[in-house]
Amino acid sequence: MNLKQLSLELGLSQTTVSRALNGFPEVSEATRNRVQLAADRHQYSPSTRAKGLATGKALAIGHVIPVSTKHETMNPIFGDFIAGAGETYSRNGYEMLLSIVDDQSEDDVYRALKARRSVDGVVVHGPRMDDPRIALLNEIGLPFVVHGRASGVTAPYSWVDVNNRRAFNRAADFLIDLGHRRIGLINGLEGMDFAHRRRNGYMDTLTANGIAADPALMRSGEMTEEFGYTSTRDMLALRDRPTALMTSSMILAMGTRRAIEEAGLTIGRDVSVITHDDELSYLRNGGDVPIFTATRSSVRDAGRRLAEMLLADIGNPFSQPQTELLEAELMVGQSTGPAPHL
Amino acid sequence: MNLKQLSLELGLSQTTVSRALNGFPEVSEATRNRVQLAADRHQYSPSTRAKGLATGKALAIGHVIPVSTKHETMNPIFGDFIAGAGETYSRNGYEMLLSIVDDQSEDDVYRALKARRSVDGVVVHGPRMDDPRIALLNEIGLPFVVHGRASGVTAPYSWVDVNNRRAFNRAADFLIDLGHRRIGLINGLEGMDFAHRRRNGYMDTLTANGIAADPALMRSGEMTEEFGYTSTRDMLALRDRPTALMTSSMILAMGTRRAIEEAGLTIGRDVSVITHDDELSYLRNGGDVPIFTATRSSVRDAGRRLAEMLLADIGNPFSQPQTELLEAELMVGQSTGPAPHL
DNA sequence: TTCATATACGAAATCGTTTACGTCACTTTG
DNA sequence: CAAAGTGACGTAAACGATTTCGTATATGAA
Repeated sequence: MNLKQLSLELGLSQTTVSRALNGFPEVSEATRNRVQLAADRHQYSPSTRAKGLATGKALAIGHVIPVSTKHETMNPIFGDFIAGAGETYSRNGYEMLLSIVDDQSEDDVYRALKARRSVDGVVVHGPRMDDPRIALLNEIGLPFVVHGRASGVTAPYSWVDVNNRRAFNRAADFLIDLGHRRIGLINGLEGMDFAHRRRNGYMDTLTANGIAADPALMRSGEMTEEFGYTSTRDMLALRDRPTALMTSSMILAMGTRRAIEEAGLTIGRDVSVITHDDELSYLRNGGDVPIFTATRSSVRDAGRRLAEMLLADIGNPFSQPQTELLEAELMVGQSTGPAPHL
Repeated sequence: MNLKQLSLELGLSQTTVSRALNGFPEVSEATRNRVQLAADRHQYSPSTRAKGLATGKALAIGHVIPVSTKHETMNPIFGDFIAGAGETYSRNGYEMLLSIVDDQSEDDVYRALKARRSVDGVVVHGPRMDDPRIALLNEIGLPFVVHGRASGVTAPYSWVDVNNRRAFNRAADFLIDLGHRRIGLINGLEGMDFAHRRRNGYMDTLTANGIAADPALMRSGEMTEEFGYTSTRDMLALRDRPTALMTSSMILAMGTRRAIEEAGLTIGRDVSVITHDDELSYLRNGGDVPIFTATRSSVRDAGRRLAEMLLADIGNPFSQPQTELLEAELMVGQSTGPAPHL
């Protein structure tokens, strides 16, 4: 069923039917009802393609997901993030377009999305320091919001981010208050902006408390369970081993736990662990009392907010870049305790 | 840059330019080159919306992801699956449309996708037993392939699935060969088709070996780390506790490990564990020697194959339903050993 | 020379919407 | 009572591609 057939059946012009369905004022309430009923009966909904052509809007948002060619690693937070964003989109009649792309040819994908006019805007995932994508998107004039920030980029742009620095400040402070002085950090890949900020938060707090940061206690890599495991194992093998560890994700933390237990140590007593927790739906951090003490911030919620920001931005093309900084909550769980006397 | 502008600049008709770019024979090689060059220079690519309107194809595939309203749980395999499918799509010039939808209003989403003609086909995720979506999609005439199968549905349909039954047969056999008689199963949600098949595989092998299945050793629920933990903890508290456990995912297995270690037992010695492993990129099951003994099958690969099947199906509308059954490999790791003498 | 046949290109219709202008019959107003 | 305004609807031109017919020129055969 298309507009022409529907209007023919109703004995009205396509114009009137279109206006009736889109809520224009120059149509009487009587005919509007008649049209609405007929549309429902035939399950009519306008072709997105035709509508897009006519209006010049795509009614779609693109998500470009970079997959590292080397490691073929897909960011595990991605699913929950788009679950949040997707809610907002469908509530506003937008569709979500996904492009999986190896990090080599990202530029081309953004250009293609623009040239083919298939989206009204994009969200940038996994920003790195000095990320070139921001300049690119500004250049080609495609509205966007970044999930995270890109240190080093001076041009203004819209973003939604967690206050990673403060989160790791607090976590480190919490450990130091418990008497820990040897605190390790197991972080995401060097170059990822969030990892950079978290390290800064960690290091600032250490130095502010007169603790020298030890390179042997700082690791960064792909955030897999195994990386958490090997990093922890290696650190625990040091003669001056850490009494506490901070990790950048629950998955890393699980690897950390494995290594700790394998070493015959007890988590929360011999070694304390604080992790960042994105509240992934399949990795809930326990019930009443969290398993891990954690800096918690829902990535799904971030997706929701980011989508709202982007849609607002598209609606008002003269809008200025918006930003939103989400605070992480420090949840005290069973994985932390006073520093042991070694 | 659009077709009109490009043809104006070249002093050719839109027809000729379009034909040149789409490889039609009735255009001389000389002008084809000229057109191609100009198109590259201006980074022209046809508007997907206009192209779609003109050709009647959407050049897009829809993925409808159900998110349970109760638990807000997003299936963690999803990210890797679409990474695989996405590769195939972009290689063939297709786009991927994502709809996140609560399991209440799934029907409406499929109908809307059809009515708005925004996709040429869809993939069905997370099939349940007697899944009504298959009948629905057949009824509204939207090409589709199911990731998994739906026991109880008699109508033919296309699918790609892992041989879940055989995988769990083998796993159970392996444990029985090691002398285990008390074998627990921690499975996905009752009603999910894969869970049903895995349970069948498990139970058949038990009975074939003269072991009575014990309801106290069979759990099913959302496949979170916590569910793995609580299930294991409860089973280990039984006076006649299991000496081996089979779990349906790596995440469950991590919860299982936590419970085992918390109980002061050693995995692979006191309690053996076999898990199914979807080869998620952020949950690699160790290096040379897997951490967990596992039935392994790459969900990313499944995505790739399913996408190819769907595109082939769309290309040839008279094709018969295709099916592909992937075999899981049994990888022996460190989490299994001979049954202890209790 | 004439007629058929390629070869290379163009004019215009088409896909399904939206939307800038009309238009026509009734009020309302001075 | 004529002019102006308003309410409700229609005509037709976009939007940017593809595709169905043509058409003009060159080539070859009869």
